[in-house]
Amino acid sequence: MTNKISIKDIAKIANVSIATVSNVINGTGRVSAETAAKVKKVIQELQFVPSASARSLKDKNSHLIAIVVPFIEKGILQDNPFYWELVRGVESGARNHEVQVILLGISEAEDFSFVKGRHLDGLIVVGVYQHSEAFRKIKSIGIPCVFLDSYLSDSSLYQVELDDEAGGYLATKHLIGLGHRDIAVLTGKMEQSGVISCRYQGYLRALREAGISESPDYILQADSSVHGGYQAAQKLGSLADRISAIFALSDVSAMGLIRGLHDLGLRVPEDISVVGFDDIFYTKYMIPSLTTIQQDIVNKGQEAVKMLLDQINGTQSPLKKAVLPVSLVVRQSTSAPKKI
Amino acid sequence: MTNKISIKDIAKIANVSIATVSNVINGTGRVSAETAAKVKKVIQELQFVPSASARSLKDKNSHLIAIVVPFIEKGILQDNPFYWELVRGVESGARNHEVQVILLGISEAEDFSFVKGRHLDGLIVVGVYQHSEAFRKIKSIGIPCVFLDSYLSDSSLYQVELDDEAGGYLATKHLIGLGHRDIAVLTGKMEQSGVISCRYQGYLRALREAGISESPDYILQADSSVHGGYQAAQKLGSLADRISAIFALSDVSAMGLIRGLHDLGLRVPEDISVVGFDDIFYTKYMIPSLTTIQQDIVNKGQEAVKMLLDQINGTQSPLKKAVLPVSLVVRQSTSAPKKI
DNA sequence: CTGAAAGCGCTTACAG
DNA sequence: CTGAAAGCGCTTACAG
Repeated sequence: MTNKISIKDIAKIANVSIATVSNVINGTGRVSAETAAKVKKVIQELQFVPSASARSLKDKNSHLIAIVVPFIEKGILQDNPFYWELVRGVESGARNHEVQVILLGISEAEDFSFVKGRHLDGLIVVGVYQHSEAFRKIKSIGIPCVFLDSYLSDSSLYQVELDDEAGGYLATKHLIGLGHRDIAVLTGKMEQSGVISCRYQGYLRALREAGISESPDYILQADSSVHGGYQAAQKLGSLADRISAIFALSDVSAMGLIRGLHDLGLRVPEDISVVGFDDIFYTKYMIPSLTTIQQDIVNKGQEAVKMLLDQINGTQSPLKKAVLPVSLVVRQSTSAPKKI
Repeated sequence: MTNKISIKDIAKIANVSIATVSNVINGTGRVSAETAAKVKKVIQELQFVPSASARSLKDKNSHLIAIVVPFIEKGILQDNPFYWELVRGVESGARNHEVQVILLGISEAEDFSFVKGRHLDGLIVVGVYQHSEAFRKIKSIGIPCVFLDSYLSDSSLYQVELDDEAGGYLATKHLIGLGHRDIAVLTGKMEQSGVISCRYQGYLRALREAGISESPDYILQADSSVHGGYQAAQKLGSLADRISAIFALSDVSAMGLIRGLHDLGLRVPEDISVVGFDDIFYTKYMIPSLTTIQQDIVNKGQEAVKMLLDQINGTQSPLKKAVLPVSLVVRQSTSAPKKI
């Protein structure tokens, strides 16, 4: 019913060989303008679209890439809207190059066999860890990859990341500049993620620079999620009296944190200042609006596609690593600490 | 480098024909346990994965579906996290059936040629309108489709939607029950979307039931986005004094609206109550937390995949339309109106 | 139970 | 400039 027509039908109707039809479609070989026009007309009339599977069977490339995103838990992708912005960027980048994007959530058990089976042209991999099983498997597939936010030490890998350290530094310096000295940091699982630990390093650098010594008990650890942020507030306990600011290493956790503080009767920023990280879509409209480190997530996705396609097409530039900039956006969730 | 090995190599090593290898892989035909074991062993050792393109070339099905989402504007998908939740649902539903999901953003200019080219097994289409060009084109492709939130009148189409009317009714009734009588409604573009207009119908029904007559000037129209909601508040003008509650037909617009009201010096819920719709991930943590109409978005995506796969595999049940339930979640953004 | 062969729809040398 | 033919990696009748 759908795609019954093939290159053969076109050839028959246009009175040429299938080779010629193929040449016309691909602009390859030498075809007279006249023949080309004739063939194109027939293609147009029959609304013929070449079979991607037949092509891919010959070419060995599929014009298909996948964006690989880690699962938060059994079979369900993270609910952080950050991923959606990234995916939007990838989609828009790919569509300009006639490449389609498969969305793939993975667990550690993923075997990636379908990547081979489908002859995927390449992979955009979000947030894998150096020592993870997933990373090992992905590398062993041997197809073009771009790693996002992954901080892999192997410099032969293509990577797109953010200047997370600078972001951590800027956020902390902002708080210090306002007069804060007792600044807690709300992190995700540190060991697992280069992103988190780089932001944390930036935090430490700002502290050092200001001559403030770090306190291990100022580290709050929780899931990078709204709920995680909320729980962190609940577990604050007596720490609440000793700190005047919290740097949350992601906006989603800052969002939950602020609500948690609110439920504790603590006002932001009057009692405690909060800085986030990412500048996701809603931060500007929160009450109070969130001071945060801004990154262009959509652009990050687009950049990753570009790098991947350059790699696939062999038009790659020598640089294998793109580090995207961050900036501080000051809003209402931060202010000078109360005088005590 | 990657997938050089084929069924032929397996056949050679296992000392059988390629037909036998194929039969072993697919569990078709009759193969002795012994041969099967031998072949399986070789497949295992060589980590052989059959070529999806070769299969699809024969079968005419690709085990590939697409989720089709409208663009908000030139080449960029909507930033509403609602879509992310939907996509997550679709991904998880598909992965259980060894089907991969392509993400496709479309504009009215989309020609869907790649759907034919790739032999997609089916499409999950989100939010198209009865009279749109996109809908016409999609129908003409002639492949299995499930339409989400589309309110298409053609009853031969498979559709998954929400009981939007009931949601609108519940939300409004809740406000009326609190004592509100002057209830504005914040809508998206009415004519374009069945979803919006059904929610609005529910609003009207609740008003009628309570003997409250509708006022045309209580309709606030804005983009279904955070920014749209914010703008709506800015344009409120003198209306602010005449109403005591606003029913926003989406959470994102409610989120912007509340911020907008805040900037106007209006408190929620003390001065104006606000109800949202969708119950997206953050509503519970907002300050004030948002009273809203809850739907299970992830489940909606899963439901759509299930219906699509049933249709593709011919195991479809007679019902072509699934209407998912809604419920009211009362939180802090609504209260009784002030006595005047 | 097993294999030889045709064919899915393309592309790509290779002749002419 | 154009066409005949091989081959990509599978599946599927059809023999045996």
